[in-house]
Amino acid sequence: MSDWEPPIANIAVDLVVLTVRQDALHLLVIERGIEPYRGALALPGGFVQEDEDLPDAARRELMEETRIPGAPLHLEQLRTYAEPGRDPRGRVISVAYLALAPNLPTPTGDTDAARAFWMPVSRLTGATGRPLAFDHANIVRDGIERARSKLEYTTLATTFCPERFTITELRRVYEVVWGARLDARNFQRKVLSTEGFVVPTGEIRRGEAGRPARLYTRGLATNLFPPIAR
Amino acid sequence: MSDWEPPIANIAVDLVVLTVRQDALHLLVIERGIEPYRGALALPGGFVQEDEDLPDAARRELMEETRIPGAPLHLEQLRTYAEPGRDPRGRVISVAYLALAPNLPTPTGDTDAARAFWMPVSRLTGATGRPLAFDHANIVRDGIERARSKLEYTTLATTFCPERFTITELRRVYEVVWGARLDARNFQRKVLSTEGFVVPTGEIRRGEAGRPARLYTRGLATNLFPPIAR
DNA sequence: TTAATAGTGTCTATGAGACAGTATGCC
DNA sequence: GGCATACTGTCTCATAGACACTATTAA
Repeated sequence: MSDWEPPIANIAVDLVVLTVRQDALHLLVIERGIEPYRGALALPGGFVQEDEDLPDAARRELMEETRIPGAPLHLEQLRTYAEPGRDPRGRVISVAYLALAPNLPTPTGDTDAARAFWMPVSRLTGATGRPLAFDHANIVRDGIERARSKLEYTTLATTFCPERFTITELRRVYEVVWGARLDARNFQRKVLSTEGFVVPTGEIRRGEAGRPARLYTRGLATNLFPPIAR
Repeated sequence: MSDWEPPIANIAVDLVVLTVRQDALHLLVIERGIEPYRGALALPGGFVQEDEDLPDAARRELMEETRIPGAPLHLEQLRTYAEPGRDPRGRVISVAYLALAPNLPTPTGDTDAARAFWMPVSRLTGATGRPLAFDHANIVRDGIERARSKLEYTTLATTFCPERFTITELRRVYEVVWGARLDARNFQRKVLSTEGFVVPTGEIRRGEAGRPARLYTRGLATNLFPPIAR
């Protein structure tokens, strides 16, 4: 390691916040109110403050820009994006975080800098979608891919669910995130035979059409072995 | 994203370079020749230069500090470490990279700043090991864990092997990295039945005791499905 | 001939995937 | 009763894991 030199870059955090609502995978985006990319869609995020740790900065930016009560259930570091030229203002190194949350209310964050809302990812990846600012499209792609693969071998799917959920709701999470159909019977067997994936509450959800469903909570297990095939 | 502010931190890259030699997993370390942590062991790395991309910085530092001819076969971003206080000189954000290499010659890098050499990881993790500078012990732990899990579901083990290798050599890589015995017969069957993992060269290695072994090269496959259980 | 390593074959238990039927609510 | 959804059960095929034998060299 060479001698001490003056800092060359700003440090930012950007968040890929995913949720499942209305049977579709949604991403939390902001509409930028300032230059550069004014009016474009972007990920929530911002510069890290002095003596501020990165997860703290991520949570702070999320609160400031979205005003969503209650932190997301899962927050993990995704990757760092540092290509020179990725920000027209100068060199910015962005540490991206991936957050998974249950179906939260529509954010009310509406500062002068940004307006936040949920956007179906299908309207971002397709050709008809609005482009994202900076290199955020790459970050989103990486975040979604991380989420998809983590559903295979971890119990993270439950973080998309409310406190109490049915097996069918859990399966819908998989189907929506993966964009594929799963056999309800095999899925049921797999989930219930995996120790610590879900815990029965004894409660029953009634009121909807069809046979009432048992309600479960998240179990203590974090890893799935064997994994669930995509 | 808020308004532009002055940079608050330096950007560094640090490398976890792993190899298998003498039937043991080895880490490339440097002995620091300058303060702080002068005389302590540390990971190769250094500050990122203006307009320099991170992978380029990683390769440059590796060359400068180790003078090992030929780049490592695999280089991937590991994680970013940014906790305030991790460097006594001031705030430094370090983007760690994981590199896997075949059994390379002992590095000749011996600048005034650092002296580089291979160290068995068993002498770093145990209680008898020399401590590493900064938070590099955490980085090494994360790097080794990444390597271990990637052997399960990717063909990365071949990057620890020379250009031509035997199935037994490949199995040794798994055994050394995982610290566990594998059944030679089941391993053979698994590797050869996975399309594109290894490609037979038709050559035979003779001269050693026992029946001569067939030589293989890396195949085109990158992922293993189903994975190899640890 | 013996030692040492390379490679092949067989059996079994487990689990994924495909599929049919039963249970229990609301209308 | 009819419909919709929840849940249980069965069969088959693939494969991981355990284990024994044969093949081919050097000393």
